[in-house]
Amino acid sequence: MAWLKVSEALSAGVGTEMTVKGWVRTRRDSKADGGLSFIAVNDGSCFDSIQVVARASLPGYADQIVRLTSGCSIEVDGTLVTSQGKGQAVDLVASTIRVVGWVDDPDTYPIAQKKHSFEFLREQAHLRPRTNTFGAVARLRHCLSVAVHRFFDEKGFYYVHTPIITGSDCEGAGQMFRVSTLDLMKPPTGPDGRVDFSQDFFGRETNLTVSGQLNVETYCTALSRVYTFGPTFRAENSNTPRHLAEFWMIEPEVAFCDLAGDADLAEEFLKALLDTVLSRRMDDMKFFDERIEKGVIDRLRHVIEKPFRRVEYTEAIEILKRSGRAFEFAPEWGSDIQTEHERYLAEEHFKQPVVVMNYPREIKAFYMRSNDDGKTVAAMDVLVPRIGEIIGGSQREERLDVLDRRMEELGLNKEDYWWYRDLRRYGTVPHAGFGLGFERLVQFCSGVANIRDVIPFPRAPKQAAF
RNA sequence: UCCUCGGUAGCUCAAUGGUAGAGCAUCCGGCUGUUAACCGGAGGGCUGCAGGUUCGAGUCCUGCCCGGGGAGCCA
Repeated sequence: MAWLKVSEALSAGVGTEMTVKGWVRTRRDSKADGGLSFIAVNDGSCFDSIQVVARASLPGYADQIVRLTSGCSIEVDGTLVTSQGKGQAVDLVASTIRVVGWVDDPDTYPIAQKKHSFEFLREQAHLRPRTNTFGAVARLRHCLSVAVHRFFDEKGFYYVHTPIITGSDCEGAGQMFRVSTLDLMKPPTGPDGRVDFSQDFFGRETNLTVSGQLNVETYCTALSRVYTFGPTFRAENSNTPRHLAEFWMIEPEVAFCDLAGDADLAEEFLKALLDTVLSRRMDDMKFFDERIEKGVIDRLRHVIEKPFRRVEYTEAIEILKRSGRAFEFAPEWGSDIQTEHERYLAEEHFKQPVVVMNYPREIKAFYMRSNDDGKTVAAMDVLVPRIGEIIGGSQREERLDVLDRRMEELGLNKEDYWWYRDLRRYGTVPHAGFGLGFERLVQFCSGVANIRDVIPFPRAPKQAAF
């Protein structure tokens, strides 16, 4: 008898004999027809479970089947029939049920068939994938991951594995996690009394990466179109529903590309991902739409169909000033666009994703390309409803003299960036790229409010269990 | 890190400073081609931790720990 996934079983023809293997979601008993039990079995292959009908005449019915509880693992041999009940099209009428793994004390099984809070399930991260919500999130993550690679592959991008451990502090994007094998209790020190990292594993200070961008730029200036997709670490003490200490980031980098081309790519990319989700994971999307965020499917369709709005930063500030809204932080040219501003632009003013371009240079990173006005840099943020900033990108400064001046202004040590500067010395080329926070994308697609619930094992301040 | 709200049964939550409760879950029984099932019963508590005020603290005060929401930082 063929072993079928539940997703295959549900669409097999009536009369098909099969074996299904999975975990019991619910069991309901009836005394009708001489006694029978209905067992919802889920194997994660799709959102739906299959309803197994177990008659009292089955071997082991009284001492095994009626003792099945949520979480037990079983194998079922049976025949697919048209369901006599209302909730499903087909049933699997069992000829044999083998109990593979019992739940040894059902009273202690945390995933009861009831509503659980996200906060509680976060403390049961090893068992929460057995719930509807986290099963759906897991399949959505997979679907999006595959879509990322497929999109780039079809457009001639190469996937570059940039390092997780970085050999310098020259990334500058906030607090980093140190990587060291030194004895914390008595680290070696130099003559100046400071820790002597030359005796550390790598012979220098090392940290976990905060961005693959600088590294991927090297391959960009050889392979033209590249991207990274890997774990990223920020040691900031951020306590929000949008931040993690460990998250996954997608960073494409394109040679011979300016900011407008960068924004074009970001828009096409986002739309292609959403389109893939709607065409391949409608079962999970329907669940999100019903139970997590009403209207999320329409929201995604809306994003796919309409062109993104593009506004200059300067124009965005004017819009915010003219809005008449009493913002907590008054919008002002030269200041960053606050979260409340982002949400006003994306949710109320434009009611769609908006790309804000050309920010004041003072509030942006050193590697962003200076514009001719002397005041702004070629940076862009893609703002979406609910999430705010989902993509941040820029055209990179490819002119060595301009880059050097900028680094001097910011007090950065040129020696630390010697290989980055080399890219500008040897065949420099205009190029641009962006970073997309993968978990924010999953949030945007699912409507899940807290970023800690769209990654299997969230790492955040005071949170690294599992 | 700042502001704010919270922490009571396995879960979700009640409880004027005066005997700690309900629903769900679990277990037992009943009923039913069931499906958020329904009806009846049972078990289940160091009220986050440590102090303090009081005849008496889940409730008031102080400190700490943890969580939610908002902000900053950002993706």
